[in-house]
Amino acid sequence: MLKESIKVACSNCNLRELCMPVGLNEAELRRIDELVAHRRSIKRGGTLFRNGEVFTSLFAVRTGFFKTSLTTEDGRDQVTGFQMAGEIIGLDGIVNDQHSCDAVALEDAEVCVMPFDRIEEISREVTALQHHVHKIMSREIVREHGVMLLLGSMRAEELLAAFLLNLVQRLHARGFSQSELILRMTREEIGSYLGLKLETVSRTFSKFVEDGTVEVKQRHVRILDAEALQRIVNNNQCH
Amino acid sequence: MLKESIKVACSNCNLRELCMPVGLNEAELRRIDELVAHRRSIKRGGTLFRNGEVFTSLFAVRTGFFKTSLTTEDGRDQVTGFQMAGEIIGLDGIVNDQHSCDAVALEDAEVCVMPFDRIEEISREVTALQHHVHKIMSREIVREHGVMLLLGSMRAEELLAAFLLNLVQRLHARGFSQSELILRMTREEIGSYLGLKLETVSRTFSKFVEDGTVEVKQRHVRILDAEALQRIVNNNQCH
DNA sequence: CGCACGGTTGACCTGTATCAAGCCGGGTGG
DNA sequence: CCACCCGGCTTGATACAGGTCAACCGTGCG
Repeated sequence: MLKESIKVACSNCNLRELCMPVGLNEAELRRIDELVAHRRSIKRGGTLFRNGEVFTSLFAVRTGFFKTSLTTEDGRDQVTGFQMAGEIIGLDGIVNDQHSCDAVALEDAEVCVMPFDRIEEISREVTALQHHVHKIMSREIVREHGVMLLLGSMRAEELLAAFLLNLVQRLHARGFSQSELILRMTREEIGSYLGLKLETVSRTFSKFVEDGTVEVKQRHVRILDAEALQRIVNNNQCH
Repeated sequence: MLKESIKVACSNCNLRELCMPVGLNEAELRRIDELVAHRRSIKRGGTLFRNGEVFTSLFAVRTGFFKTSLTTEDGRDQVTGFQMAGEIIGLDGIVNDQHSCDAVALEDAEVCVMPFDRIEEISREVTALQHHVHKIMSREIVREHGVMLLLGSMRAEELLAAFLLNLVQRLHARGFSQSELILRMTREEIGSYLGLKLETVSRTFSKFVEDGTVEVKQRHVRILDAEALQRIVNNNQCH
């Protein structure tokens, strides 16, 4: 089977500094290499896991782009996050041993599968890993605080500006352009994430284009004036 | 000093089942007792920590009631959560070794101070504690997912109904009434948490009173028809 | 080629913010 | 003990952002 034949080794993975702790010695690196059970490919539109499925592993995105979303019985839907290379998915599953959201690939993707009991086992021995796991979870908590701040206090323009800046900043950290990006998600998914309707997202994009702040052609976005976006986020002129 | 004289022992704390793992043996319990360095009292209105302060410890609420909130440079303010007895505060500080929000006591309170390096140390030895820490962090992540769902997709009535039901459910788990509660926070703080203005919170309370769903006298709230509240949350009649 | 899905744009409506006035209850000082 | 004050709360009038509904467009895939 293909899966088995792939040599999985965090120690020489080019995403190492994104998902792994730094400053490990040789022995610790070898222990870390045991973390990843195998890799898994998910086609565009495919699901990595669904709400309610039993939780066994965390996933590190190697390539591709995911969204996580929550659906209530009554059909309400909320995108809770978008994940790109080097980011960890599945932390929500730990508390009840089952996933509490859906993770869907927005483009063809590959993830490293890291059985959580193995993570716990190795992090008992490798302090740096233990601390790293705690930091990753804490980071997710802080990120969500930030989203709550957005959702609770910002208006459409501010939301979309903050969203674009965040995306481009994360892409930049991965070696992509600071000013150009391709949206992997629909307007509706952006809207769901930001608490807006897709029409409002579309209109707000159009407004930005009018103002000369960005160029938008379909899902291709070029940021012409990042500072203007930053000003929109900070300004809350409406008090 | 009074602090020193208090015998701090998780093993016979009446909140144990709320903040500690269950099923520990004698030796593990003794290790766990080393977790809490001391207790700390905070007067109503006092701060447990502030954004930017160095992070060293997690705090378990023993008595009293806290809010955590985030303030941006431009004066925007968002309450990110309310914490009551048995709940853990400070998880946001792990990632950058400094707190990233403010924690303020809404009534006179007492917390157990748990140095985080000690938590990490002991959880390397006591598997149950390690797992418990992971669960607590995961629970916080899931809770915030839920808040994002609220903020992103609900309207005032739904938000307030969900808020009241959540509060009363948590209070009930602590042995308080299922139908009566005293709000420890102002309308403005509720509004900030829910992404509403205080006037809207007030109006929505009034509407619930008109409908005979709740009784409100100042901060004293009696829930007359919990099912009606539940229906409001589920119904999203507005599509 | 044509269909379907995602996106844009317009007209209109509604929920919530905003601004403003006044009320209530608890604490303080005369 | 009462008068006053102040913070928190309620209520009303009005404005406006964003939701809703609907028509249409463009592009990429079968």
